[in-house]
Formats: sequence, C-alpha cells, structure tokens
Amino acid sequence: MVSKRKPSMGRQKIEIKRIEKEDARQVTFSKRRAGLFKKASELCILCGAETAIIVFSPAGKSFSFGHQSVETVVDRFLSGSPQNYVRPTPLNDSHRGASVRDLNKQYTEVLNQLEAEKKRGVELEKMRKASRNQLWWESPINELGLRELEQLRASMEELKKNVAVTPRFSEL
Amino acid sequence: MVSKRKPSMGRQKIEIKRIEKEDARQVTFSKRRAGLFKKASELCILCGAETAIIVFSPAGKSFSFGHQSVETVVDRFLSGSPQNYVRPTPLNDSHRGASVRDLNKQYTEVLNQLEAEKKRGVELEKMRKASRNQLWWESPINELGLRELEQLRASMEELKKNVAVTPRFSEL
DNA sequence: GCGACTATCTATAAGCA
DNA sequence: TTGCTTATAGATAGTCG
Repeated sequence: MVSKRKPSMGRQKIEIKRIEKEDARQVTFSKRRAGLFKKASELCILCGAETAIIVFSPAGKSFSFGHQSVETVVDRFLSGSPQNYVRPTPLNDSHRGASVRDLNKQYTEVLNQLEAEKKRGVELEKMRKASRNQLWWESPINELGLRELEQLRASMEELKKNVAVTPRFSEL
Repeated sequence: MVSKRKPSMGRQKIEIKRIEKEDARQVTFSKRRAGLFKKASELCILCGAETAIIVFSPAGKSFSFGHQSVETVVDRFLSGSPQNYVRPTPLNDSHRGASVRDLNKQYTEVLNQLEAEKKRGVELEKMRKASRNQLWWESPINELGLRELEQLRASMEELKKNVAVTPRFSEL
C-alpha cells in the first residue's frame, strides 16, 4: 500500500557548540545524559571498571551515576524512607554503620557541595594547598566488601534485564 | 584500480558482559573510556552542563574527566590548560589494585578542596579534628558492611517483586 | 600499547504522539 | 518530560602494522 510516508529527517549532523534553543537543549541534555550513563554502565560491566559520574544540569540540578553505588539505591528503596544521609556539617556527626556504599553517596554529596562553594568564587590556590595533606586516615576498607558489592551489582544487572522497564541510574 | 580490499569483519555486536580476554578487555577499556569522556565533553558543551567523571580501571589506575568542575578548575587555573582535561592517574598512587582505597583518595582530595573552600577560619580545624576522632567511614566495614550486604542480598527477592510494579526502582 | 581502517552496530536529532 | 519512529551521524569490534 502506498500510504503517506513519514518524512523523518533522521538524525542530523550538529555542531558541537552550545544549543541556544532552551527547549532543544533541555531535551538533548536528558537524552545524552541517559546515553552517557548507559555508556558508563557498559564500560563498568565490560571491563570491570568502577565509575562515578556527577553531572550538573545548567539548571542546577545534579545527577549522579556510580556502578557500585547501586546498593545505595537498593538500600533506599527497601527502606522506603527519604533518609537524610546529607549532613549540614560534614565529618562531624556520628555516622556509625557507614560502609562502602555510603562512601559513594558521601562522595557525591561532597562533590556537590564543592561545586556550590566554587560557584561562589574562591581562592583556588588554597584548595591545592589544602589537598596536600591527606591520607590521614587510611581506612581499613578491604577488597572483600567490594567484591561482595560487585556481586550484588551483577545481580542488579540481571534484575534489570528481567524487568521490562528501563531503570534510571542514580538520580539525585 | 581493482586491488584486493581489506576484508574487515566490521563492528560486531557484543553482549554487555564482562570481557574475559584480558587483552581485549584492556583495549576496550581504553577505547570506551575515551568515548565516554568525549560524550561527556559534548554534553557539557551542548547543554552547558558541568560534569566530573572518575574511572578506575580494573588494574587500579584511575582516570578523570572534568568540565568546568572539580580539579579541572584548579588545573586550569594553575596551568592555563584547555577546559577539557583528561589525565591518567591524577594522584601519585604508589599503591595498586586498591580500587576502594583509590576512591577514598579521590574523595579525600575533593573533600580537602571543599574544606579549603568553606573553611575561611577555624571551621576547618574543627571539622578535621572531629573527623579524626569519629571517622564515620572507617566503621567496621569488614564485618558490619558484609552483614548488611547479606541483608541486602536477602532482600533481593523482595525487591524483584516490588520492582515489577515500580517503574523507577533505582531513583534516589 | 597506540593508531589506522572498515563494516557494522548504536546513539540520536527531528518530529510527533 | 517521556516515549516512539526514522534516517543518519557517530562509536567501535576485529584486524593489521
């Protein structure tokens, strides 16, 4: 039958420069962010790498991805409560029971805060200077825990396949 | 002229699962990591987003990408390098195969930057001192973490049931 | 291990539901 | 925003040098 064909322009080539149209930019952001996370996921699975990604949309919202922090998500899901892992005063309150999966969360949060602080305009040299002294902890985190997490992550992947929907990664 | 053309197999479809061949995995890691960073770069440019990516190869080496954020800002400030910055092994890691520890190291650096940022006074000292005594992340992960993981694992079954009716099971 | 080269596979820009 | 669809741009697996 000769029905009216859909005249799709198909994918057009675009120049890699800021998309001016507010609308299109937002759409592209969402799509490409998803694509980026997917790529990261594949990289992790294929090569056994560990990846953490933090993305700040121009609007200020932040999105993060971490292949080994899926556990955090699961944890959150199971508890079903919007527990507040974020402390107003970092490094100060008791946070017993913290584990590797919290580390990622913490990391994200700190990065987030850093970003916020930075936007305020700062003295970068001090940053560099401050980053000089570290390793004052040498946490006793062992590979065993990581290994377990890896297995769990694998389970999650399998789970995703079994579910028809396309899951998000870690959205903040 | 009709010369013998190269019989390339072209790109083959591959399943997203760990690549067992050590060699191939390494090659894929390099290629895809580059691709991932490129994608991130485009996302930043096209949408004016800010992105930070940290990747740990299974070998323990770390790679990072940053656009308008984190250490990139520092480096750009200090060396006047281009905005997109990719470098292998950011920190002097003389320790190998310790992914989690690497993450911690990265975390520490960022944390330090943050501290330097919001410091401005004695707050830093206070925070650091407190953390030294508390070390929330240094909790008995060896045991507690694993125990929690066991719990998580046990909850997997339930998760499967719930996820069947929840389209967004991984949202934070 | 790093590039180069293809043949393919995959991600997506547009447009519309 | 979230999802389809189509046509095409872009990424890359398998091979060589």
